[in-house]
Amino acid sequence: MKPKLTLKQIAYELDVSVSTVSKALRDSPEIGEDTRQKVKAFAQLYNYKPNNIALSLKNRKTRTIGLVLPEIVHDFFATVISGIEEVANKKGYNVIICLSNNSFDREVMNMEMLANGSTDGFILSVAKETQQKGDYHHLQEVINQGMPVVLVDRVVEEIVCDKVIIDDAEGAAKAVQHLIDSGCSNIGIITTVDYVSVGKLRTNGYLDALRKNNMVINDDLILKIEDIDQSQEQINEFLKNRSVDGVFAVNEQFATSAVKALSTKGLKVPEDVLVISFSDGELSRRFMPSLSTVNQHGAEMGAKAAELLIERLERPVDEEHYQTAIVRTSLIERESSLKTKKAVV
Amino acid sequence: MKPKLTLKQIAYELDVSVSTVSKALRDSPEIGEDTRQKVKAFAQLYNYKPNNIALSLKNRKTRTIGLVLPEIVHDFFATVISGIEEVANKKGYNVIICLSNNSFDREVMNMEMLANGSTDGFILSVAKETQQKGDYHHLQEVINQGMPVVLVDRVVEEIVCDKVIIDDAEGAAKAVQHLIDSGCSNIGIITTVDYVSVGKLRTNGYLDALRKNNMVINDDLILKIEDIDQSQEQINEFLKNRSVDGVFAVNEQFATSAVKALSTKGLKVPEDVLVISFSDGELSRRFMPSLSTVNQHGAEMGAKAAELLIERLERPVDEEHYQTAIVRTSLIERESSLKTKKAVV
DNA sequence: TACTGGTCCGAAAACGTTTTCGTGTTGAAA
DNA sequence: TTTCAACACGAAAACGTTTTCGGACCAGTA
Repeated sequence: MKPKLTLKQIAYELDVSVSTVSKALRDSPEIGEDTRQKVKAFAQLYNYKPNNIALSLKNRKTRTIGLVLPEIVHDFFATVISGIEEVANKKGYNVIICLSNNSFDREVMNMEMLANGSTDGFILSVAKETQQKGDYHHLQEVINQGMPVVLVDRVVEEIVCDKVIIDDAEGAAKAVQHLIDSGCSNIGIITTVDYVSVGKLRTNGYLDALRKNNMVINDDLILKIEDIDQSQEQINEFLKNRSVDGVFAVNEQFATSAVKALSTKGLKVPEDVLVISFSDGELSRRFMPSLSTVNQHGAEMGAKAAELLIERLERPVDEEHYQTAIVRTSLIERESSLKTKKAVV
Repeated sequence: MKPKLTLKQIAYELDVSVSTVSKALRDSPEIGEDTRQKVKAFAQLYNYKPNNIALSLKNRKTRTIGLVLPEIVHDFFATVISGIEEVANKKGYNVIICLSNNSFDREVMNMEMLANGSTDGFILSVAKETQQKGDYHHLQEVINQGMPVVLVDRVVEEIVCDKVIIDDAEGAAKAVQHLIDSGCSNIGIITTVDYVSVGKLRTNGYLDALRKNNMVINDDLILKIEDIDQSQEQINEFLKNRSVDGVFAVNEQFATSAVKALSTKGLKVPEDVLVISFSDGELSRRFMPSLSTVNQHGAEMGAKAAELLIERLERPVDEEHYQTAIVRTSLIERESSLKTKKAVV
């Protein structure tokens, strides 16, 4: 219950001035050898640690990163956090996390809260609702105040700042190409509505792959889902009436729902239909059949974002030159897209 | 790129003193009506927001909660965070998250980092390595400094403070009872080594249920896993040589591995063997068969923890009376434990 | 006129640091 | 003996707030 030790307290105990204590602890040559020893010994003994808040006020730097995410119960964002934490901690930064729950208002609130001195900069993945609204004034505002922002995954073109994305379209194309190479000729896609930037890009990748292979594009094989809570029903309905031999789903949830829907229809994966997913998580790895998927390397993305932000924070004079880092995806082949004897025949 | 507006700046512009500005903004009766209007108008116009750091220094309160977790890529902890965030934000608190990655050293480092003024208190779930070591000096230290701590889920008895736990043993017993009620007579358990507090409790619950039903306890049906990375092999081996009609797994990972092991052995769930899991997450919900499980209500636990902490932070004079909140688990019955016709016969 | 009381505002301290600058003491050189 | 570095330390300002206290001014009263 004892209050924390301060410089003033040390100074009082040792009968020297506060400045002397400060300088002694920081090994200033202004301080004589014996007083330095005395002060350091005392500080060590009572485990003195400078107060972060006071330092922040003095230096106008908090060494804290504000992280605003749409959700967290989602392996992808969880791995992103891990990546950020990893490099932030290594460089002596703390991370304040706020969740927007995909709500525009909460995103704005969180940023305002953190922008008043609590953090030096932001890493953010914009909420779904924000992308829908297309209102990004809160981002521009903190940028105008001189706080660097790094956008991750769900980025927005209108804002100029550092960004970390994956090659969504390319990754999707790779996945679809894999299906094609495995003999699929009738490939459906289960994706999100277009205003979700990554959903749209993945849809584009799907289309690209089909075109590149001179396959017909059938709009009837494209399912765009708005609300994940009703996805299972929609997917059931979608697959019931269509005969596909391959399904590309833009996330794990849709992929598992697809497998389930096919199963109720009496179709097995991968024997009858191949399925490939996007975003590698526990679910893909442990599902039966295990899901082939496009790995987003969330930890790498987080790490890269933290590096970009910290670099910008610590660069002496900022040369307004922003970069967009692209983290390459990789295809992970598992059971759900395994070419079976039947498919080969 | 303009620096943030400060009281001093406003005072200068309006040709009044800093104290006048401060008081005007806080509706002090000391300030005349017209100056108050003037100041408020100016502040509103230029969107003045007080600097959090300065307030923290002045008030010796940061309105931030330090959260230290073993991991985050794990639905349970993710939901805990959601719950904490929810109530913290509602009460005007920020949350700084640090990950220990189940390492003792990182846990200590993180706490030391945050204890130097960055947070008003802690919510923490102790790292596996810490539980193994049994070294809790870092917890006692921050408590001695007057910072309240709330332990969540993985608690430690030696430390007196507020705690939030679930009825691990009871929940496990409920799960096993459910298996028994469904006709299982030969129930295996896949659990963790004993130093993981919750693992031990769940094992106890398993034993309790068996005893209560006058069933023999067969040590050969108890598998204790140390390292999750080798769990699949161990579970395969375990189930290969034993004939069980029910399996209780203390987490989702073990449960899915069990289903897989049984499957390779030619046994189907739930037709041949019933399986029940612990800790409800995306995996349990989406697995095929969907997994019956004991719901830990992570969000509730997080919310309760945040409430306990904030209450203690804001109570004027603290009456050293700590409580342990128990969040009741609930059994969720899904396909993996569905009594089938076969089992009924 | 002299006092009282109220209204409205500013000076200053405080939170815990760091850093600039000034100053007193010493010892040696002149 | 005087002068002057060099040395060792302290005072004070600053970061952005809030709050206590004191004081100026004015109107009203005796």
